[in-house]
Amino acid sequence: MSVTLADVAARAGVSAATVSRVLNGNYPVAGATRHRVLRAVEELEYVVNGPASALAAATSDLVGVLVNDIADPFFGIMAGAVQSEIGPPAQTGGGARPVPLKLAIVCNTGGSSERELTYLTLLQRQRAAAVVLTGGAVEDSSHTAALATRLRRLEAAGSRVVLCGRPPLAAGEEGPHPLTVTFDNRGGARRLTEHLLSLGHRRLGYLAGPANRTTTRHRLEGHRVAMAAAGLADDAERLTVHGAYDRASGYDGALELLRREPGLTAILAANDTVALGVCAALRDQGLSIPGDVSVTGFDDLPFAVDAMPALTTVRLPLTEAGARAGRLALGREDAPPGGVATFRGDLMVRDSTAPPRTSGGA
Amino acid sequence: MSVTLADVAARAGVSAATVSRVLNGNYPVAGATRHRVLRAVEELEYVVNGPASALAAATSDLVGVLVNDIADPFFGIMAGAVQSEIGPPAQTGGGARPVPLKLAIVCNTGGSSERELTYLTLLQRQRAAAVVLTGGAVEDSSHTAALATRLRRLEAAGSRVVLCGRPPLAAGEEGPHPLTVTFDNRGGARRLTEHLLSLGHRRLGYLAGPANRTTTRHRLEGHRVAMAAAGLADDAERLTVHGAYDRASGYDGALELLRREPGLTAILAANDTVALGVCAALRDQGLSIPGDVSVTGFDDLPFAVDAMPALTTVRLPLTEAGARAGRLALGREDAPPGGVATFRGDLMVRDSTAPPRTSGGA
DNA sequence: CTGTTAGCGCCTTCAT
DNA sequence: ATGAAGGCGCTAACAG
Repeated sequence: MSVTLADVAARAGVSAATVSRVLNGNYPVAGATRHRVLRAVEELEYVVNGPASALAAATSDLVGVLVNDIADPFFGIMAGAVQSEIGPPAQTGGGARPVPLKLAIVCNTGGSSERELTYLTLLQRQRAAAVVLTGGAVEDSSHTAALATRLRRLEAAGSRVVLCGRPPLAAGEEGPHPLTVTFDNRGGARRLTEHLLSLGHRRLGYLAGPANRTTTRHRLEGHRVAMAAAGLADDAERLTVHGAYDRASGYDGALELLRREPGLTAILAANDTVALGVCAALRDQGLSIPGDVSVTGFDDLPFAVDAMPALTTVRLPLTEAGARAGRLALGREDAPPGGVATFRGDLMVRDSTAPPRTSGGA
Repeated sequence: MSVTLADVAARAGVSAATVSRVLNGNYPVAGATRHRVLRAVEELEYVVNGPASALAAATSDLVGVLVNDIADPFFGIMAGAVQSEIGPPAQTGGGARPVPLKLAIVCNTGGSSERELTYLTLLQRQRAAAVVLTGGAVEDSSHTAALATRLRRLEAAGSRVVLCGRPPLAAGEEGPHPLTVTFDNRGGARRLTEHLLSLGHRRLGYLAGPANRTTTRHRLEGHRVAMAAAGLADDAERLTVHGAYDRASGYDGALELLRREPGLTAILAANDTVALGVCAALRDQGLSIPGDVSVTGFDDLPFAVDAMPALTTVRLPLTEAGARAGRLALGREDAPPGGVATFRGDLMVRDSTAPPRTSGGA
């Protein structure tokens, strides 16, 4: 049906083996021969059959990237960064291709642990060269175990596994744990809370993400550490509301927080998107930001600086992390010490936070 | 090295063919036999070798999705929608899998026509079941021709090609043109301009995208049609600045427009992201929105409603379009009449537009 | 309903 | 430097 290696070989008057060698460039071939082969390839418009070569060589040029939701810039940015490291170079690619280009298979798990496992199996079936898991992990012992098993199998099957933006796997019994690129969510949340505290706030509400996620837990822990240090442990407990990582949760959560504590002067949102919802709710309540209530986000997605008002948040180096993960996935960079690279998040103080209004008025 | 079909067959005491039939479920197999096979699969932790079956069956479960930049929500949303149609169902997937799950290979072209061609070849090499090209096309006759050739080859090789968010291919000589899902960019831009005109604006500046893109051209054309109808054709010409589809271009472009026409009362941006840049520039100039200058975006990305102030823009049904493209790619939906489905964009009037300030003051 | 027999298209020793 | 030959793991006719 379509053109094969054999056709090219015939046209060039050489053996299939020679054509293969020319195409893969991993073996000496006479200049003249190579030229004839290349010409035949052109003339026949030959395109290698990926599956066939993957089967024969037992290698693949596919890299899986698991994300919660590719429509969310948080994941889009990381996925894009991974991709930029494994795909064709950004600069006008010259002739030589030092590293064979890999293609990224992006899998939307939608935060479902079930689908995460399904995709992992699907990727193993493709014999993916590597798999990058981004985003926070679901904390559920049975899922954690199932996940660890799948990852072990993937590695056993020859795929490199890299975690990006999620904590390292709990130390299992055996084998090398997957390389990990992670964020210091705890520290970021702590610094954010300390910033608010130092501004004079004492009534702070926290809008956490879904309860069983590592990211959620770490950020919440960071917040509580700072609150406890200020002697506000009880309030931290009372003024925490869980929701999803979306705008609607921010809106609803802010109202709930206000209900619990009308005297609130600051709200820390689980992330920037949630913070946007908080701002909307506050505005709808006729409250000004940061006049009446200060608001903070997390992640520093591109839109954070253009929000109303510009969001005080923690900047996570998503691009660097994704790129790093991509390089680790291809084995193009040495593993960090301990197999874990941690990126810290920088506090970005902008217009959505200010000292609480003094009760006196001015 | 790893477990194969033969191993499973041996363990279950049947032939490899039977195992294959059980796994693919496309052929009658006795209940008892099927059960033994499935058990063997479990015990051996067998996972099909994708490349091998792709080779033997001459089919693949990979679908390519070309995007300019997956970190941009505009593309992220479409890619996610495509993916949701070809991958595992969002609902808790039951046991039976009516349609075999496909995996999405996301390719970032970065707007480079060269990389677009490279990826198309790479996808042909994977024998992708389908390829979805999103985003505006580069308008360059040599590239258009090269692209048409690549697409023809892909289709000849059995891949279904679907264009999503870009105009249908110019009618070539032969063969069926790729199915297309497109947006009415012209109409959207026209309505946006008419909205501003009806508000009383007469000095409008237009910040266009990169010059050689179909999306850019169509939006610009829609704008000019409306301007011409209002007898402002010359101004439309004079007050158009081209830039990239990013925030920085919006910032710089707004300043340039102000330089050309200090009396400007409205700026139409190529898209929402550009509009954010425009707003930032205006604020930095001490101008209020919409008091001094009205601003409009395009696309209605999620952040548009939370911008400062909420952006008047045109809503593009990105999710519907992507989903439709995904279904067309799998042949799960009949082709629209003429092979082209056009989605119109709805005008979303929000707070960033208002009548121009009357010269008198109030 | 199940086993047998050929390949699918390519890579890779082993010779030459 | 090049050719010949076997096999990668699976599917798809054919028989039975």
